[in-house]
Amino acid sequence: MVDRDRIDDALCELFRRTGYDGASLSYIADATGLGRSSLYHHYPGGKDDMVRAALRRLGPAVDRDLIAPLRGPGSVAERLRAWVRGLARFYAHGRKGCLIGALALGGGDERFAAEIAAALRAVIDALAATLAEAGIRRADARRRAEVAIARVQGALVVARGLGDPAVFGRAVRSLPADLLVDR
Amino acid sequence: MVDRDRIDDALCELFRRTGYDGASLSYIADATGLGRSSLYHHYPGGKDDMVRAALRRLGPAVDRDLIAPLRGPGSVAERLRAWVRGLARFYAHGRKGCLIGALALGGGDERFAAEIAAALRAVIDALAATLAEAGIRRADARRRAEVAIARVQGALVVARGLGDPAVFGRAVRSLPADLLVDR
DNA sequence: GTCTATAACGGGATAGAC
DNA sequence: GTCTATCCCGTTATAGAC
Repeated sequence: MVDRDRIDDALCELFRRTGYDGASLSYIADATGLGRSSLYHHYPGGKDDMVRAALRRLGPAVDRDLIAPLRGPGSVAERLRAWVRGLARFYAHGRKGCLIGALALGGGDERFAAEIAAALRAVIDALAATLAEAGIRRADARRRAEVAIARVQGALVVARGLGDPAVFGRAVRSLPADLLVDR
Repeated sequence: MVDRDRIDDALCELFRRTGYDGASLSYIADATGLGRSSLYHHYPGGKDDMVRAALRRLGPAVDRDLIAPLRGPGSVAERLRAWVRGLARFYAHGRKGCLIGALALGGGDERFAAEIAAALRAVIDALAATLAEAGIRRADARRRAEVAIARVQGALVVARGLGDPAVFGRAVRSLPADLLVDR
């Protein structure tokens, strides 16, 4: 009996690294240790199902690392610092990519558009709500949150592009202060 | 006689939208209006050559929109504002993607790693040099520039992911002020 | 330079035995 | 649940006539 979670973990790793188009069934078979038939036994819908399984599998980690810290106890500033630690954990300090980002840029078709938008909105909304608690007006909080998420996504792009994961840490470390700065 | 520049333009459009893996030769043939044989006549190295042609073709636009404004006359603040206008032009206000970003995230292989890193470094360096002119210490200027480019790249990711190009404008508008803020 | 045709390969997906 | 074998298709790439 196979361990679905471990397979889904492998799928996450792979898709985060290669995106949708970059992950051929050969790579998937290698990464999971499963043969083609086994893959289609577990994921009857094919690659599409595998991506959706990866998205589902990441859900709890997203909640734990990217959402929950924003709601935790403590001051807003403390929560933002905890959130940055969650980011570092989720993205392995810039060494792991973002599945949402990879799917958003990869391939022109709209297969996962709804999931992508929902995931982005979830974290933007959570961050905006936290900023609103600090007395920032709703519209401004939303805008700041949007820009912060862009910064995170872009940090991953630049880190990958330069082959230097440290870019990620430098880009997110000052997020708490930047998000709360007076204007 | 064909107009290479127009073909290269079409390649830029396509690769910026779909990345490397997402652009099949069928799409490329459609986008350029050329048949397979003609494509291989003009780009003997195949898709690889086409991407390199697209990168080359974007060079002047990069210089004009993303580099030159930083060196132009005027105060640093004025130049940064001109740079943001260049960004809006180059990325069509968030409606066009970034070829560098698409190549950085798309596919696991390292085919264009050198070109990607060089392109990112060029714009980061130019921006850092401008910030240094404003009296910001070299290391800090470099860090700010890196984060700013991440913000631009991420804005494109989020804009695409949310299906809302306006994200881009909101993310880059405040860059001049944010880059020069005292710390 | 472009056309038609096709080779050569890898992709996703399935069948059926075990 | 997994294996071997295979199918079918789209893909990249080439050949050769025009």
